[in-house]
Amino acid sequence: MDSVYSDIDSNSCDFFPHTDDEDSRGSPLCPPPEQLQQQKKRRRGRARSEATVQVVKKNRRLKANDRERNRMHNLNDALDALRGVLPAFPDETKLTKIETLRFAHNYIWALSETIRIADLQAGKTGDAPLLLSLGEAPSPGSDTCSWSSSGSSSSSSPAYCASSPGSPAAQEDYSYLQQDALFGFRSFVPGIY
DNA sequence: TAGGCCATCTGGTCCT
DNA sequence: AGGACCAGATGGCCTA
Repeated sequence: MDSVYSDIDSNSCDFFPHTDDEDSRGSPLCPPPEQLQQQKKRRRGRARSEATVQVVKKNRRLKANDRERNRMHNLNDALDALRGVLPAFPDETKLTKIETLRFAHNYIWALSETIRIADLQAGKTGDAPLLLSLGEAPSPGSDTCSWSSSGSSSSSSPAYCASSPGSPAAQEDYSYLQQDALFGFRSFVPGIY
């Protein structure tokens, strides 16, 4: 990408004196020896200190760019990890970032509903509730959607569960929950977006 | 070719 | 002061 630094980089020895950040292998930030001598002569000059300020600013900016790049790479790594634990689509198309987040949101909700309904059925039959065996983990879909940004307090689908049926809890067969979360995401549910 | 997605740069703000 | 985080801007790539 072209940036304001494209021009700077092309003749950066006018702009960047050698700093501790740079090694000695011909870095573009390394000025020629003559320039270093001139800089020594002008050490007390006002122009040089202004230039130095600019250099410091630019170096800070470059370092900040680097950190930001790494930060975004870490974020993308986390997204990839999230994609890795989500069910894969049959066509193996990679989920976009927003799709990954929303799919994960719906997937968690669907699993929560699965647990909740299983508990309900266990209650009928007298079996041990599944949630107890799982350590009473809070299930987002089981009580509210307050974990979503919408702050909805209904027991229906969370904010990004537009793909889910209107009243999933009323459905006895909950296998559709997973099916919807897993496979209906892209093709059947444009409302997810 | 328009639109979607993405990577990167950038400046502002907040936190340590 | 410096780093983390965030959102806007920009340009490249890809696809319908």
